[in-house]
Amino acid sequence: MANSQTVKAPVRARRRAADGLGSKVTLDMVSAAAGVSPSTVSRILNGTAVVSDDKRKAVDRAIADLGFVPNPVARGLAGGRTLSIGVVTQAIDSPFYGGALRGIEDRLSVAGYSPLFVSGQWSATHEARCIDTLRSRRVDGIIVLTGRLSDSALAATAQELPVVVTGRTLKAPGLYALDFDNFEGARLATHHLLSLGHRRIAFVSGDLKHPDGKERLRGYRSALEAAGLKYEPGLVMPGNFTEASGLAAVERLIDSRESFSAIFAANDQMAFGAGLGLHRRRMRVPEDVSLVGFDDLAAAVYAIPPLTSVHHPVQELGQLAAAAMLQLLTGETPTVEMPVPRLVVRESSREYRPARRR
Amino acid sequence: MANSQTVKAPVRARRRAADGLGSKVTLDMVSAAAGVSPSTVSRILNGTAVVSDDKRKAVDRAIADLGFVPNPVARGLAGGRTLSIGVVTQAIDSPFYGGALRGIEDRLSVAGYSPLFVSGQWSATHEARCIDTLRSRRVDGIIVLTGRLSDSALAATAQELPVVVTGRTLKAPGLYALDFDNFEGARLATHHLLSLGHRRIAFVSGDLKHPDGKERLRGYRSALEAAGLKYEPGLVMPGNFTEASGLAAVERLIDSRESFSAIFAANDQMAFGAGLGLHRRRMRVPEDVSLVGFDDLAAAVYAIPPLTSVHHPVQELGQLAAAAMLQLLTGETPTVEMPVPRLVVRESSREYRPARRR
DNA sequence: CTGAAAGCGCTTACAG
DNA sequence: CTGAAAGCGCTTACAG
Repeated sequence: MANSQTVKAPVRARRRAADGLGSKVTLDMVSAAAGVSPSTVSRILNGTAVVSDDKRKAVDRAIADLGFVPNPVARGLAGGRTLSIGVVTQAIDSPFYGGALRGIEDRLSVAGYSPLFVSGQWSATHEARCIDTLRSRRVDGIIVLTGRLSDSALAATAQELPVVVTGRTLKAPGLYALDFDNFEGARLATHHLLSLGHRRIAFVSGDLKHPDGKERLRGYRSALEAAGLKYEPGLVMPGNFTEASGLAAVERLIDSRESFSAIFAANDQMAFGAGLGLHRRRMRVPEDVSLVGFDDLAAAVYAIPPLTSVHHPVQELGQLAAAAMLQLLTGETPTVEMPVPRLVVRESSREYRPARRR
Repeated sequence: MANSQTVKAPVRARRRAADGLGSKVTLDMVSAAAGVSPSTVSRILNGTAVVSDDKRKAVDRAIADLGFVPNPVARGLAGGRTLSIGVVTQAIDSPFYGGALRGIEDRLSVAGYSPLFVSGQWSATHEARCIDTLRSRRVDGIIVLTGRLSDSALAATAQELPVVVTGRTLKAPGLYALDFDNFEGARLATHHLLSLGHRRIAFVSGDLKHPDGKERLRGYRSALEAAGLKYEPGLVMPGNFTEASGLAAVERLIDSRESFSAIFAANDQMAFGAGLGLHRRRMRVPEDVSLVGFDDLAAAVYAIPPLTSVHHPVQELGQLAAAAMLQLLTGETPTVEMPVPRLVVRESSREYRPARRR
């Protein structure tokens, strides 16, 4: 584990900036310039005690004059906080999580915190290692975006430092869970197709071991039942949230000769794959088949045709997760909550018309 | 600038892990257990001096027994290195840069380094601030992905710490530039269309203030000239690398009543927008118009129809940039180089056939 | 090859 | 309200 790097002696001969641009100005220099003790400077910096007005002014001036910026590394060592928050995501290049990372970065940076992103690669083992890395870097808290880690593992790390987790419901001390109503989203999407007159609606499911996958399937079933239709397993094709699985699912569906006039895919990536599958089999969207996705990725707007999808506010999710973390850090109980799902209707879904082809 | 956060007293009462799982084991404890001085442990950890075999063994055992993992924060303060590398990207949620971030993370992590990502938001001012943040966090080096920063600004920071920059050619001490042959890529794409018999090839350009944008235009022109065709400004529509600009460009193109049988877009995102534009105007790809993109994003494979594109190995770019940084850090002169461009032919381009429609 | 000591730049009880 | 002092966990000249 503790692999000693093979990196040779670092280049340290580098010229030390002679400019006054910060970096090398220390708190001691500030305290000297202001004629107060380092403790006082520190207290002003951290708002950690009341300080007389004249000293405060002197310090503020000295800080401005010298262009002092506190060294987070030293702060981390001395104070136990690093002003950095670990973020474990599945893949940093995921079109879905990307937006969340963006939201986290935005919210955190205004509070003076920096995110430290690590990729869990969809594996619990990997995620556990990520958490070790983050802890060794002494992050002040950890945000886990829909991890594979068990609830108990999460609760355990929440005993050490604040944890915010998205994509699941879970209560534990020091931990805040932020969940999106996947059930309702899927219900909305299915209901939309039903209200357009579709009766045979295929469902390309996500990974059913994944809570999002399960909930979205449940939403689909619920809408069907509410409309008095029975659930037909033959119309449900399992996928794993990737484009490739969406494509494969549609091919299996068509090969099964099951009749259908609409497809609801449990996420946009699978919907894109499904769209290609239909295109390859010469079925037009929406003329022959209506198609609805879930997540409303940026790419949905430019799909051909533009994809009807359940809007999942990922960027906002990121911001809220960061906000919750900030609250946890100050000892407050987070109050943030996810917005409710809404459907964005575009051009991939339309009224049911009896097929002109089988 | 140095905004004192309004964060109140942090929760520090948190239970300190009583488990043996590392985190709280210090180098001193290791040295005590192994019966050597802390200096010796440090030297073994850093390979910074030759140590007798028996001491080394004792220390290795103690490290393993105690599950010691060095605290990077302390290392950062004491040694001046933090084992973290700053990465300034434009947008962490960009489909293009995402892959590069992934590559950087992969390569860095095997060397024990962590990336610290910050988003430059396509603005030089913002990027400058990012660099300040990174330096205040004492990163050991900075990787800049195609920034807006001037060459001289980059060269200046390279005097302070190692810099690797992608997407431009530039020589300066302490700096390594890694560039992709955008000219050749664009030439390849255009040549592909020419070899299919297309003669009137429209070009949706990227931002022409951006080096990539300029080079890709140059490649397009060069291929045209090599084929004995003259460059027609009326066939060139400016875009800015976004889907929306690709869509708008195609609409302007069609409205201009200029005839064309193929479109080459300077990146995939614009090609996607262009594809939608054609679809809206009832022009089919590739039956009526051939379409070629640049970058070969993951999404190109699932576009409708799958998009012919110049492959830009972004993930590899990230890995190479990280590798170069690692070399710089050890005082070596980086030797890595980008692979040459190659075209991936899919279904959006085909032989020219005289139009059946205007 | 190996220690003792000083120091990296802050923060935080502890005493006023 | 404010200092002096110790300490966070390491690294690195400085002397053997």
